[in-house]
Amino acid sequence: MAGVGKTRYNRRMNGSLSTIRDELLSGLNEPQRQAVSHTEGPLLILAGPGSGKTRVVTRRAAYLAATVTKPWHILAITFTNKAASEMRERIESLDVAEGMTVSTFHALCARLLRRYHEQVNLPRNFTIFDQADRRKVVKKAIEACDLSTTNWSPAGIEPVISRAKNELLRPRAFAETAIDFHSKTVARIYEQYDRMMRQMAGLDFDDLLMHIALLLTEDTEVREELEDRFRYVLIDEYQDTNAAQYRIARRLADGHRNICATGDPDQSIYGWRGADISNILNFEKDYPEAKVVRLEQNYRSTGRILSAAGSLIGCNTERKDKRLWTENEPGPDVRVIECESSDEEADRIAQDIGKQQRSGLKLSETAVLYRVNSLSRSIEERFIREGLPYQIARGVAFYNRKEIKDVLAYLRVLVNPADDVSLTRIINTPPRGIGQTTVQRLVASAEGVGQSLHSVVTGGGDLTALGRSAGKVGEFGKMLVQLASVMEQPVHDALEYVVKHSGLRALYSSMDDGDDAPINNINELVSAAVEFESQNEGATIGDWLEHTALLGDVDSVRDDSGMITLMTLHAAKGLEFDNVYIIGLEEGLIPFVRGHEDGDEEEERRLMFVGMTRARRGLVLLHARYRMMRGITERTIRSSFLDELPHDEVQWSAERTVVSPRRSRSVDHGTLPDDVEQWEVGTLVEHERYGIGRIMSIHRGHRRTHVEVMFRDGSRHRWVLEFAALKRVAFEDVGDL
DNA sequence: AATATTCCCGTTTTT
DNA sequence: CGGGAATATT
Repeated sequence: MAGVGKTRYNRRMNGSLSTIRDELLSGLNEPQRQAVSHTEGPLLILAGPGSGKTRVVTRRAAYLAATVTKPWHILAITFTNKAASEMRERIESLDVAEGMTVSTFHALCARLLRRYHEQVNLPRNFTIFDQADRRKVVKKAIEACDLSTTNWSPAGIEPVISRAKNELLRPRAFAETAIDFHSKTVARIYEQYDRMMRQMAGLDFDDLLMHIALLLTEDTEVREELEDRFRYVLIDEYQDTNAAQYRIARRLADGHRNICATGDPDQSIYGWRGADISNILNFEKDYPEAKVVRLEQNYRSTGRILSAAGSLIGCNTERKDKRLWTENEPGPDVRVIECESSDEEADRIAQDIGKQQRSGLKLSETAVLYRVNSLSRSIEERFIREGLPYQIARGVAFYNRKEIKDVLAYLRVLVNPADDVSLTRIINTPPRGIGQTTVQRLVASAEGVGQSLHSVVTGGGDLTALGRSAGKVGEFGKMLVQLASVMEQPVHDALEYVVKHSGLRALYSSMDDGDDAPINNINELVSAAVEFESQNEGATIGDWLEHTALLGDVDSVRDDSGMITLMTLHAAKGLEFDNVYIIGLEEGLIPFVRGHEDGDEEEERRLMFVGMTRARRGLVLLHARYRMMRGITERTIRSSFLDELPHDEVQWSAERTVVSPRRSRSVDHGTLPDDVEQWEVGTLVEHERYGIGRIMSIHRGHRRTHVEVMFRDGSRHRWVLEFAALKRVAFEDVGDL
């Protein structure tokens, strides 16, 4: 929560009100001005990319605070923490509205649930379970229902439960909607999952939203309290709200109707996770008295970038027509580059950056965007080789590392002893001789008495049934009790103490000292805690855990880093760069399709639109003729989206460049047998270990050939042919089969 | 109980 | 291809 500091507000109030007003309205175009000066009643700001939305929103917040209300009555909700802190900074720099609440939906809900935990029947010290934790609990729930986790895969059930929660269906309500066998079974699992999560005082991301949405619906007292606290509500990126978020927004504004939604239907890219574009399309139906402002002048991009992006998005059929325009210069052509492979793609980008660097390109103003994270690999390799500094938007990945999760699991158990998932994780980490049979017995005994594992381990109860492990479990319990003594200390001290006395420091210090050695990451974690404390005075361990749980990938990108930024198209929403490279413009990738059913092509087009409009001056789109996906190199088809660009404003380059000379590829080639063309399904081969076998399938890629061989003993093996120790044998050499 | 090995799976985007 | 889980080994 943003601290309510001593306001510069008062000082500013000395200036006359009309002066402040004039200042806040200065330098704005007409629609922007209208949006800023609209105070009472619903307001919809339809803001195209680069149309100065953030500027309008921050000015308007300041305007509200200066004219009709106090900053603490203003609530602004964003999608990422990064957007929230940027907005907070920009508002505060206007010197008028310090003390506003600026938060993400999830962080806001978490905070409210701490306050209203009793109303939703939760302990105050609940902890937030990330997707991995949730996966584990879902799996346990499936097992507890006596179902096989192969027939009912956790990965398959999880999204169903998630969707139910987004639709605000508690287990019972969901069960009522279940009519067929499959959904009835899922309902049972959901119910079981819910029971287990409650027992562990755990909330998943969807719970945060669902509980607040339902609380606001069902508890009039709470709703009125919040309506009075938050008299002006602003929801950013409204086109990406899901049903739960929509409900929250509506309920918060029920009384006063001072709701301002900003967004752009053309940038709705989260349909797959339940976002409902009709929330923004129906805003005027929900609030018939709403004022609607359209921001269509673009201040960000060159004319050519804008017309290319506009031409693309114009191909969407389900769309409110909207025309973006700019007074900016046309700028250089948008470029499309055809490459041979992902390596060449990376090569071209590196070359291009190198060339432009000489004419003053700033690395921190350069981004490489892609549809799926796995595409970053070849770019990274290339940048490392070239010594080009880069950062990847992957904040979450850090917190997913084993050693980090281990440390956090200790803290989580201290904050919330009921958290069996975390306790199971740490009970034998570092190894202390408590194996899985012992853990199973502990679980059974905990279930027997309806207690948490923690209370069984620390309760001083009878552990003799565990045999020789009893002592070790007892010691572990004592250690937990001892660690709990640090709870009141500053977060980083507590953290250091826990790392040391849990034995994790010793465990990880002994490991190899590479660049990302576990111990370095742990140290980095401590630094992160120090930084968090410096920004949030008096923060508790619980606060910090909440913060880490709600971090997103984008939150890790720094603006002033002097590094190229690599990230997914999704993560790039809301950001801008001088130069943008988008890679992998190939059918199946952009637009993305998985399996056989078609994806949502219009949403894919919007995603591409978002990516293109991130660029201010330079936009380069690349595709490779061959690309390796999950181990197999395949011929690609270039994206149909490229055909939707205006031909005369795009520079097409199909020239083949020689891959740069110092990169000899012969090393990775392996030794290809001369007659490899003659190897085919049915060819007999010999392997020194498995003997004689027959090729069952062969897959010829661009520079790798994959074979699957079945041997006489019935075993089947797959190899990359170039690296496999296979010899071709003639039929007559084999003898009798 | 700890470690080494194989196998098998899924293949998007994220708060 | 790559990670995690099941399985084999010591």
